[in-house]
Amino acid sequence: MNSLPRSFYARDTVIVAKGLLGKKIVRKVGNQRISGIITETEAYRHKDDPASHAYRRKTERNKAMFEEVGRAYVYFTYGMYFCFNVVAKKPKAEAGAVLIRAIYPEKGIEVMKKNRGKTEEKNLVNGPAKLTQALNITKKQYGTDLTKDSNLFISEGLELQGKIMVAPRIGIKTALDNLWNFKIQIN
DNA sequence: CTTGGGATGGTCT
DNA sequence: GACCATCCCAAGG
Repeated sequence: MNSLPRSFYARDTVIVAKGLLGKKIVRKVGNQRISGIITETEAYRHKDDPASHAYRRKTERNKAMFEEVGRAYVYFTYGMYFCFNVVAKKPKAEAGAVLIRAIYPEKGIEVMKKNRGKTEEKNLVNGPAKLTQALNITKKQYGTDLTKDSNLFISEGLELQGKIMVAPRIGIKTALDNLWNFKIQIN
């Protein structure tokens, strides 16, 4: 399965957030292969988006959001969790990224359970920090090029069927009128 | 099923 | 020193 090209990510962050729904995340650790279909995303932009990490300025933490599209922006939060984003922005924008909030597990479900330390399938990868645990994504993956077939990349997945559900982004207090949380239902 | 509080530490002011 | 783009568990309906 081919990885998505760089040009896929060189569009407005909100468009890419919707576009990533149904795409496939592939993760290889040792000889294990884990994959899942993206089912929930959020767009975070730049100066027009007070909720974004990139709102104020480029820092050591958020610098990936200002750099090459199609790479991973991973951040550490709440003292114990990582969240996984894909850098995406139109060429004229300075910064932007799409937070991957949930996936539908496909391959390597047993490995995911082991990585999570939980076995309940319903709660395996239905949250941004849950899926990074399941896929063993940490700060080590900061800046990983997701357009190259490596240990972590994104490829074509499913044809979308059904509607994209739209909502305010989760866990933020500002810019609640930007409906930049996108979700699909699988089965 | 829903709700509330605790865990836990990097990052920014 | 406050704030988190979160998760989990225990308690209540």
